[in-house]
Amino acid sequence: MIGATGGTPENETMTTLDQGNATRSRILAAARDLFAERGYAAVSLTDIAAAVGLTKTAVAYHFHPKDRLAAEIIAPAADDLLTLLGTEFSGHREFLRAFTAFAVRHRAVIRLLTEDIGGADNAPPGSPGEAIREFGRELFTRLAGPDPSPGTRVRAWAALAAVQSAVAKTTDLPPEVVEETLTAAAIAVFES
Amino acid sequence: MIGATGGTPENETMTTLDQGNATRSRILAAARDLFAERGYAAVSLTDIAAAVGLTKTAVAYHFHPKDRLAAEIIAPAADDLLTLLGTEFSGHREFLRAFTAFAVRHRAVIRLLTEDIGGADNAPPGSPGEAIREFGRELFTRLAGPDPSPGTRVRAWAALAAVQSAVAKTTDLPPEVVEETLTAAAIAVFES
DNA sequence: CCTCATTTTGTACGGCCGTACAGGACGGCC
DNA sequence: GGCCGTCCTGTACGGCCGTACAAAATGAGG
Repeated sequence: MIGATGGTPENETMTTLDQGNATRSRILAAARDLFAERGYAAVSLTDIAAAVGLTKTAVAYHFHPKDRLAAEIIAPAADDLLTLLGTEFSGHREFLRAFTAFAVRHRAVIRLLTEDIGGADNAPPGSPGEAIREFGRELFTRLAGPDPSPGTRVRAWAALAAVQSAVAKTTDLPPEVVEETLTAAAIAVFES
Repeated sequence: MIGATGGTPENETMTTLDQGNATRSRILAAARDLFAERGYAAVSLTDIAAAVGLTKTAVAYHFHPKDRLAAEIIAPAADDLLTLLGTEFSGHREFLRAFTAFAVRHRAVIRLLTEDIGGADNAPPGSPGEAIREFGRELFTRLAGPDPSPGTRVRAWAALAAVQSAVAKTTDLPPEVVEETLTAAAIAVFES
């Protein structure tokens, strides 16, 4: 291309093993945005590469299997979600409060977690990512309980979808406003 | 394959121009289910063909461009949605009532309409399908109005997503129950 | 019976995907 | 200065997609 430069030009004190690579972060950020916008499967390495001004092989160099990209983007949110699922709550209000807080905190990647993905398996066994499958279903069971009535089923799906989708569509608003509004909305749905 | 048979074996009185072809309907039904489950782009002609016991070329014969499949599946729902968007309502309650009724009526294909698709353009000009783009955005504007406040934005997205998603996840429940429950839920969200 | 339209198959093509591999540019370090 | 690791490029491969085309199977109607 034009200005192909090797090494680590940005930071003079970067050691050899430095993982804080700048382009790595840029790739991650671009990929995160593209995934959130179009979904995981609809974004190719070429798309990501074009967004950061590289070739697709350069992107592949940093994230050897493509799954790594998704895994690395999702990791912190997935950890958070796992702890959420492992916590006991006194009632559905507390659960919805916690879920909304989680959703707002990770609103940039929540779509990947709950829908989408569905094809990024084989994460390095041991790291989080193995259990990332049908997270939506688990959240539903957690909220609706076992053997829910038809009405409860509908309301549970509605509450979860409301939070999840609204959070993704309002990333430009301050998190506090979204969290407060959505917590009330989710509770209102489930108790309607 | 095994029992490859030509002609129209099912109905003895089918004329040559009969469009009520049985395999055509089977393909449509299978495609509708697969699309609803995995999304439009994630389903290949081979998948659909396997679901009905044919080869992909046989499917391609009936729906020359692949877009035709999506277009034909979506058409009635799209018409309904267009009339909904063209109707005046006395308030947000009436609008949400109408939207919920619409969503329940077409719950098998609603996912394709509001999300997904995004790539099936070039429908034969004149037929519905040209304007099928960003339908979700239009619904939002209709509910939230122009220049909505942050809170209204959040609640509008939440209400729409609640209806849309809950409807898709409860296709096994009787429509009346879903519609009644969801109408109340959607109004509760927007007024919370 | 023979012909014809319809349906299905098999094969083949170009395009894009993710990946593998070899080579080149650059800076750090001895 | 020479080596080495890191970063990026170019090229190439196999795989799956949607599509095009020729040919075979089948039933309807003269």
